[in-house]
Amino acid sequence: MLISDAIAKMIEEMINQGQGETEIKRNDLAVRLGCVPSQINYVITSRFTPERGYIIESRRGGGGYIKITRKQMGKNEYLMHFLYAVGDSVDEREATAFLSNLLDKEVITQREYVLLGSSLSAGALAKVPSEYKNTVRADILRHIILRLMD
Amino acid sequence: MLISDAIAKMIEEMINQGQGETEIKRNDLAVRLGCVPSQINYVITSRFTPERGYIIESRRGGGGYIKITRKQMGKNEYLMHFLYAVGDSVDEREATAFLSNLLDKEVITQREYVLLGSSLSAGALAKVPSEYKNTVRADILRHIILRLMD
DNA sequence: TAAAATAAAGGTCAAAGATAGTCAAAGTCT
DNA sequence: AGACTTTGACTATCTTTGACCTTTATTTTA
Repeated sequence: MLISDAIAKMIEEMINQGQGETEIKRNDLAVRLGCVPSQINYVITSRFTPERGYIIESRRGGGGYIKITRKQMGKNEYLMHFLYAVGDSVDEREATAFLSNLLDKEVITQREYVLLGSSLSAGALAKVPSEYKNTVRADILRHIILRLMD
Repeated sequence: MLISDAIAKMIEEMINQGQGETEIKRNDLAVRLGCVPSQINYVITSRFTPERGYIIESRRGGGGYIKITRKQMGKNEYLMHFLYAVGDSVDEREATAFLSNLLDKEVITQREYVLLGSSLSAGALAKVPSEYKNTVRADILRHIILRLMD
Protein backbone atom coordinates (compact mmCIF):
# COMPACT_ATOMS: atom_id res chain seq x y z
CA MET A 1 0.00 0.00 0.00
CA LEU A 2 1.06 3.57 -0.62
CA ILE A 3 2.46 5.42 2.33
CA SER A 4 0.00 8.22 1.71
CA ASP A 5 -2.90 5.80 1.95
CA ALA A 6 -1.58 4.44 5.21
CA ILE A 7 -1.32 7.93 6.60
CA ALA A 8 -4.86 8.74 5.51
CA LYS A 9 -6.16 5.55 7.07
CA MET A 10 -4.41 6.26 10.34
CA ILE A 11 -5.81 9.78 10.48
CA GLU A 12 -9.31 8.55 9.69
CA GLU A 13 -9.14 6.09 12.53
CA MET A 14 -8.03 8.82 14.86
CA ILE A 15 -10.92 11.00 13.76
CA ASN A 16 -13.35 8.18 14.39
CA GLN A 17 -11.86 7.52 17.80
CA GLY A 18 -12.23 11.18 18.61
CA GLN A 19 -15.90 11.65 17.66
CA GLY A 20 -15.25 13.58 14.51
CA GLU A 21 -12.05 15.35 15.38
CA THR A 22 -8.45 14.72 16.21
CA GLU A 23 -5.32 16.62 16.95
CA ILE A 24 -2.10 15.26 15.59
CA LYS A 25 1.54 16.05 16.14
CA ARG A 26 3.01 16.21 12.69
CA ASN A 27 6.49 15.06 13.55
CA ASP A 28 5.36 12.26 15.83
CA LEU A 29 3.02 10.88 13.24
CA ALA A 30 5.72 11.10 10.60
CA VAL A 31 8.12 9.16 12.75
CA ARG A 32 5.51 6.55 13.67
CA LEU A 33 4.64 6.00 10.03
CA GLY A 34 8.16 6.32 8.69
CA CYS A 35 7.77 9.22 6.35
CA VAL A 36 8.97 12.77 6.11
CA PRO A 37 6.87 15.31 7.99
CA SER A 38 5.85 17.20 4.91
CA GLN A 39 4.15 14.12 3.60
CA ILE A 40 1.58 14.54 6.33
CA ASN A 41 0.77 17.90 4.80
CA TYR A 42 0.50 16.33 1.41
CA VAL A 43 -2.00 13.78 2.64
CA ILE A 44 -4.02 16.40 4.43
CA THR A 45 -4.19 18.73 1.48
CA SER A 46 -4.95 15.98 -0.98
CA ARG A 47 -7.46 13.97 1.06
CA PHE A 48 -8.82 15.91 4.00
CA THR A 49 -10.09 18.76 1.92
CA PRO A 50 -13.05 21.06 2.42
CA GLU A 51 -14.79 19.31 -0.48
CA ARG A 52 -14.70 16.19 1.58
CA GLY A 53 -16.03 18.04 4.54
CA TYR A 54 -12.97 18.56 6.68
CA ILE A 55 -11.71 21.65 8.44
CA ILE A 56 -8.02 21.98 9.21
CA GLU A 57 -6.56 24.18 11.91
CA SER A 58 -3.01 24.23 13.15
CA ARG A 59 -0.44 25.94 15.26
CA ARG A 60 3.33 26.02 15.04
CA GLY A 61 5.91 26.31 17.73
CA GLY A 62 6.15 24.53 21.04
CA GLY A 63 3.03 22.51 21.71
CA GLY A 64 2.06 22.87 18.07
CA TYR A 65 -0.57 20.64 16.48
CA ILE A 66 -2.74 20.00 13.47
CA LYS A 67 -6.40 19.65 14.22
CA ILE A 68 -8.69 17.92 11.76
CA THR A 69 -12.43 18.19 12.14
CA ARG A 70 -15.13 16.49 10.15
CA LYS A 71 -17.84 19.00 9.50
CA GLN A 72 -21.37 18.28 10.63
CA MET A 73 -24.15 20.05 8.78
CA GLY A 74 -27.77 19.63 7.87
CA LYS A 75 -28.80 18.55 4.39
CA ASN A 76 -29.77 21.86 2.97
CA GLU A 77 -26.81 23.53 4.51
CA TYR A 78 -24.64 20.94 2.84
CA LEU A 79 -26.23 21.38 -0.50
CA MET A 80 -25.92 25.15 -0.34
CA HIS A 81 -22.35 24.84 0.75
CA PHE A 82 -21.56 22.49 -2.11
CA LEU A 83 -23.33 24.60 -4.64
CA TYR A 84 -20.93 27.41 -3.84
CA ALA A 85 -17.96 25.16 -3.35
CA VAL A 86 -18.35 23.62 -6.78
CA GLY A 87 -16.47 26.19 -8.77
CA ASP A 88 -16.69 26.42 -12.49
CA SER A 89 -14.28 23.55 -12.94
CA VAL A 90 -14.28 20.16 -11.21
CA ASP A 91 -12.09 17.20 -11.95
CA GLU A 92 -13.14 13.61 -11.43
CA ARG A 93 -11.49 13.31 -8.06
CA GLU A 94 -13.17 16.37 -6.67
CA ALA A 95 -16.52 15.31 -8.05
CA THR A 96 -16.15 11.93 -6.37
CA ALA A 97 -15.20 13.65 -3.15
CA PHE A 98 -18.34 15.78 -3.27
CA LEU A 99 -20.55 12.81 -3.96
CA SER A 100 -19.02 10.69 -1.28
CA ASN A 101 -19.63 13.45 1.14
CA LEU A 102 -23.27 13.58 0.16
CA LEU A 103 -23.38 9.84 0.66
CA ASP A 104 -21.81 10.09 4.12
CA LYS A 105 -24.40 12.64 5.12
CA GLU A 106 -27.12 10.42 3.74
CA VAL A 107 -28.24 13.07 1.28
CA ILE A 108 -27.93 10.48 -1.45
CA THR A 109 -28.02 6.69 -1.35
CA GLN A 110 -25.21 4.31 -2.20
CA ARG A 111 -26.92 3.54 -5.46
CA GLU A 112 -27.35 7.18 -6.34
CA TYR A 113 -23.70 7.72 -5.51
CA VAL A 114 -22.71 5.10 -8.04
CA LEU A 115 -25.11 6.25 -10.72
CA LEU A 116 -24.35 9.92 -10.40
CA GLY A 117 -20.66 9.13 -10.19
CA SER A 118 -20.90 7.41 -13.53
CA SER A 119 -22.41 10.55 -15.05
CA LEU A 120 -19.39 12.50 -13.93
CA SER A 121 -16.75 9.91 -14.73
CA ALA A 122 -13.87 10.40 -17.10
CA GLY A 123 -15.28 7.65 -19.28
CA ALA A 124 -18.69 9.25 -19.67
CA LEU A 125 -17.12 12.59 -20.57
CA ALA A 126 -14.33 11.18 -22.67
CA LYS A 127 -15.49 12.88 -25.83
CA VAL A 128 -15.89 16.32 -24.35
CA PRO A 129 -12.91 18.35 -25.61
CA SER A 130 -10.46 18.66 -22.77
CA GLU A 131 -10.74 22.42 -22.51
CA TYR A 132 -14.38 22.03 -21.51
CA LYS A 133 -14.30 18.77 -19.64
CA ASN A 134 -14.05 20.03 -16.10
CA THR A 135 -16.40 22.89 -16.80
CA VAL A 136 -19.04 20.54 -18.09
CA ARG A 137 -18.54 18.27 -15.11
CA ALA A 138 -19.08 21.23 -12.81
CA ASP A 139 -22.27 22.12 -14.67
CA ILE A 140 -23.64 18.62 -14.36
CA LEU A 141 -22.75 18.47 -10.69
CA ARG A 142 -24.47 21.79 -10.03
CA HIS A 143 -27.58 20.61 -11.80
CA ILE A 144 -27.63 17.51 -9.67
CA ILE A 145 -27.19 19.49 -6.48
CA LEU A 146 -30.00 21.82 -7.45
CA ARG A 147 -32.29 18.88 -7.97
CA LEU A 148 -31.41 17.52 -4.59
CA MET A 149 -32.59 20.71 -2.94
CA ASP A 150 -36.27 21.22 -2.52
CA MET B 1 -1.37 -13.42 -33.92
CA LEU B 2 -1.62 -9.69 -33.51
CA ILE B 3 -0.08 -8.30 -30.39
CA SER B 4 -3.30 -6.47 -29.68
CA ASP B 5 -5.22 -9.72 -29.71
CA ALA B 6 -2.75 -11.23 -27.28
CA ILE B 7 -3.17 -8.27 -25.00
CA ALA B 8 -6.93 -8.51 -25.18
CA LYS B 9 -6.81 -12.23 -24.46
CA MET B 10 -4.57 -11.70 -21.48
CA ILE B 11 -6.83 -9.02 -20.06
CA GLU B 12 -9.89 -11.17 -20.59
CA GLU B 13 -8.27 -14.00 -18.71
CA MET B 14 -7.45 -11.67 -15.90
CA ILE B 15 -11.03 -10.47 -15.78
CA ASN B 16 -12.22 -14.07 -15.63
CA GLN B 17 -9.80 -14.86 -12.85
CA GLY B 18 -11.03 -11.86 -10.97
CA GLN B 19 -14.77 -12.52 -11.12
CA GLY B 20 -15.54 -9.86 -13.65
CA GLU B 21 -12.92 -7.30 -12.80
CA THR B 22 -9.20 -6.78 -12.78
CA GLU B 23 -6.69 -4.10 -12.03
CA ILE B 24 -3.67 -3.89 -14.23
CA LYS B 25 -0.41 -2.01 -14.09
CA ARG B 26 0.00 -0.62 -17.55
CA ASN B 27 3.77 -0.71 -17.67
CA ASP B 28 4.06 -4.16 -16.13
CA LEU B 29 1.64 -5.61 -18.58
CA ALA B 30 3.41 -3.92 -21.47
CA VAL B 31 6.72 -5.39 -20.39
CA ARG B 32 5.24 -8.84 -19.89
CA LEU B 33 3.68 -8.80 -23.31
CA GLY B 34 6.53 -7.04 -25.04
CA CYS B 35 4.73 -4.00 -26.34
CA VAL B 36 4.83 -0.29 -25.72
CA PRO B 37 2.65 0.89 -22.85
CA SER B 38 0.39 2.96 -25.03
CA GLN B 39 -0.66 -0.11 -26.89
CA ILE B 40 -2.47 -1.21 -23.78
CA ASN B 41 -4.55 1.94 -24.10
CA TYR B 42 -5.22 1.17 -27.70
CA VAL B 43 -6.51 -2.27 -26.87
CA ILE B 44 -8.64 -0.96 -24.05
CA THR B 45 -10.21 1.80 -26.08
CA SER B 46 -10.80 -0.39 -29.08
CA ARG B 47 -12.05 -3.54 -27.38
CA PHE B 48 -13.06 -2.93 -23.80
CA THR B 49 -15.61 -0.28 -24.56
CA PRO B 50 -18.83 0.65 -22.75
CA GLU B 51 -20.75 -0.54 -25.79
CA ARG B 52 -19.40 -3.99 -25.07
CA GLY B 53 -20.19 -3.78 -21.41
CA TYR B 54 -16.92 -2.70 -19.88
CA ILE B 55 -16.24 0.08 -17.41
CA ILE B 56 -12.75 1.55 -17.21
CA GLU B 57 -11.32 3.45 -14.28
CA SER B 58 -7.75 4.50 -13.77
CA ARG B 59 -5.27 6.52 -11.80
CA ARG B 60 -1.88 7.93 -12.69
CA GLY B 61 1.13 8.49 -10.53
CA GLY B 62 2.62 6.31 -7.83
CA GLY B 63 0.36 3.35 -7.16
CA GLY B 64 -1.41 3.99 -10.43
CA TYR B 65 -3.59 1.37 -12.12
CA ILE B 66 -6.17 0.67 -14.76
CA LYS B 67 -9.25 -1.14 -13.55
CA ILE B 68 -11.48 -2.96 -15.98
CA THR B 69 -14.91 -4.21 -14.99
CA ARG B 70 -17.11 -6.39 -17.15
CA LYS B 71 -20.87 -6.31 -16.78
CA GLN B 72 -22.51 -9.61 -17.58
CA MET B 73 -24.87 -9.97 -20.46
CA GLY B 74 -26.87 -12.87 -19.12
CA LYS B 75 -28.01 -11.47 -15.84
CA ASN B 76 -29.11 -8.14 -17.19
CA GLU B 77 -30.79 -8.88 -20.44
CA TYR B 78 -33.18 -6.03 -20.22
CA LEU B 79 -30.45 -3.49 -19.54
CA MET B 80 -28.21 -4.96 -22.18
CA HIS B 81 -30.98 -4.45 -24.61
CA PHE B 82 -31.05 -0.80 -23.60
CA LEU B 83 -27.32 -0.50 -23.85
CA TYR B 84 -27.46 -1.59 -27.46
CA ALA B 85 -30.48 0.53 -28.16
CA VAL B 86 -28.67 3.68 -27.21
CA GLY B 87 -27.11 4.82 -30.42
CA ASP B 88 -24.10 7.03 -30.63
CA SER B 89 -26.20 10.15 -30.47
CA VAL B 90 -29.08 10.88 -28.11
CA ASP B 91 -30.95 14.14 -27.73
CA GLU B 92 -32.61 15.28 -24.55
CA ARG B 93 -36.03 14.05 -25.55
CA GLU B 94 -34.74 10.57 -26.36
CA ALA B 95 -32.75 10.47 -23.15
CA THR B 96 -35.85 11.32 -21.19
CA ALA B 97 -37.74 8.62 -23.05
CA PHE B 98 -35.09 6.06 -22.12
CA LEU B 99 -35.20 7.08 -18.52
CA SER B 100 -38.93 7.03 -18.29
CA ASN B 101 -38.89 3.61 -19.82
CA LEU B 102 -36.51 2.51 -17.09
CA LEU B 103 -38.81 4.10 -14.56
CA ASP B 104 -41.82 2.28 -15.97
CA LYS B 105 -40.04 -1.02 -15.73
CA GLU B 106 -39.08 -0.11 -12.19
CA VAL B 107 -35.39 -0.34 -12.97
CA ILE B 108 -34.93 3.10 -11.46
CA THR B 109 -36.90 5.07 -8.90
CA GLN B 110 -38.75 8.31 -9.41
CA ARG B 111 -35.99 10.16 -7.60
CA GLU B 112 -33.28 8.53 -9.72
CA TYR B 113 -35.26 9.46 -12.77
CA VAL B 114 -35.17 13.09 -11.74
CA LEU B 115 -31.51 13.13 -10.75
CA LEU B 116 -30.26 11.28 -13.78
CA GLY B 117 -32.49 13.38 -15.96
CA SER B 118 -30.72 16.46 -14.70
CA SER B 119 -27.36 14.94 -15.63
CA LEU B 120 -28.55 14.52 -19.17
CA SER B 121 -30.40 17.79 -19.46
CA ALA B 122 -29.64 20.45 -22.02
CA GLY B 123 -28.73 22.78 -19.19
CA ALA B 124 -26.12 20.50 -17.71
CA LEU B 125 -24.56 19.97 -21.11
CA ALA B 126 -24.93 23.53 -22.33
CA LYS B 127 -21.21 24.09 -22.67
CA VAL B 128 -20.49 20.97 -24.65
CA PRO B 129 -19.89 22.10 -28.23
CA SER B 130 -22.97 21.26 -30.22
CA GLU B 131 -21.19 18.82 -32.54
CA TYR B 132 -20.51 16.60 -29.54
CA LYS B 133 -23.51 17.26 -27.37
CA ASN B 134 -25.66 14.29 -28.31
CA THR B 135 -22.68 11.99 -28.48
CA VAL B 136 -21.64 12.91 -24.99
CA ARG B 137 -25.20 12.44 -23.78
CA ALA B 138 -25.21 8.96 -25.31
CA ASP B 139 -21.93 8.17 -23.53
CA ILE B 140 -23.26 9.34 -20.20
CA LEU B 141 -26.44 7.36 -20.66
CA ARG B 142 -24.49 4.22 -21.52
CA HIS B 143 -22.34 4.63 -18.46
CA ILE B 144 -25.41 4.99 -16.31
CA ILE B 145 -26.98 1.89 -17.79
CA LEU B 146 -23.81 -0.07 -17.20
CA ARG B 147 -23.80 0.95 -13.57
CA LEU B 148 -27.36 -0.15 -13.16
CA MET B 149 -26.25 -3.67 -13.87
CA ASP B 150 -25.14 -5.60 -10.83
C1' DT C 1 11.91 41.94 33.68
C1' DA C 2 12.18 43.03 28.89
C1' DA C 3 14.73 41.97 25.07
C1' DA C 4 17.35 38.59 22.72
C1' DA C 5 18.50 34.09 21.61
C1' DT C 6 17.24 29.41 21.07
C1' DA C 7 14.30 25.54 20.55
C1' DA C 8 10.28 23.40 18.88
C1' DA C 9 6.87 22.97 16.15
C1' DG C 10 4.38 23.28 11.57
C1' DG C 11 4.33 25.32 6.34
C1' DT C 12 5.85 25.80 1.46
C1' DC C 13 7.63 24.66 -2.59
C1' DA C 14 10.11 22.61 -6.10
C1' DA C 15 12.56 18.59 -7.80
C1' DA C 16 12.60 13.80 -8.67
C1' DG C 17 10.14 9.53 -9.22
C1' DA C 18 6.21 6.73 -10.71
C1' DT C 19 2.51 5.98 -13.40
C1' DA C 20 -1.06 6.56 -16.99
C1' DG C 21 -2.99 9.37 -21.23
C1' DT C 22 -2.85 11.53 -25.93
C1' DC C 23 -1.89 11.94 -30.48
C1' DA C 24 0.02 11.58 -34.81
C1' DA C 25 3.15 9.23 -37.90
C1' DA C 26 4.35 5.00 -39.85
C1' DG C 27 3.32 0.23 -40.75
C1' DT C 28 0.25 -3.69 -42.09
C1' DC C 29 -3.64 -6.11 -43.72
C1' DT C 30 -7.85 -6.66 -46.67
C1' DA D 1 -7.60 2.88 -50.68
C1' DG D 2 -9.27 2.33 -46.15
C1' DA D 3 -9.28 0.33 -41.72
C1' DC D 4 -6.78 -1.36 -38.13
C1' DT D 5 -2.26 -1.74 -35.58
C1' DT D 6 2.18 -0.41 -33.80
C1' DT D 7 5.33 2.91 -31.98
C1' DG D 8 7.22 6.64 -29.54
C1' DA D 9 7.53 11.44 -28.26
C1' DC D 10 5.27 14.37 -25.45
C1' DT D 11 1.89 15.39 -21.68
C1' DA D 12 -0.75 15.03 -17.30
C1' DT D 13 -1.26 13.44 -12.75
C1' DC D 14 -0.01 11.64 -8.31
C1' DT D 15 3.57 10.59 -4.75
C1' DT D 16 7.81 11.06 -2.20
C1' DT D 17 11.56 13.68 -0.45
C1' DG D 18 14.22 17.38 1.29
C1' DA D 19 15.87 22.05 1.71
C1' DC D 20 14.46 26.24 3.41
C1' DC D 21 10.79 29.38 5.78
C1' DT D 22 7.59 31.07 9.46
C1' DT D 23 5.46 31.01 13.78
C1' DT D 24 5.22 30.21 18.67
C1' DA D 25 7.09 28.87 23.17
C1' DT D 26 10.80 28.78 26.27
C1' DT D 27 15.17 30.04 28.07
C1' DT D 28 18.95 33.14 28.66
C1' DT D 29 20.91 37.45 29.44
C1' DA D 30 21.63 42.55 30.19
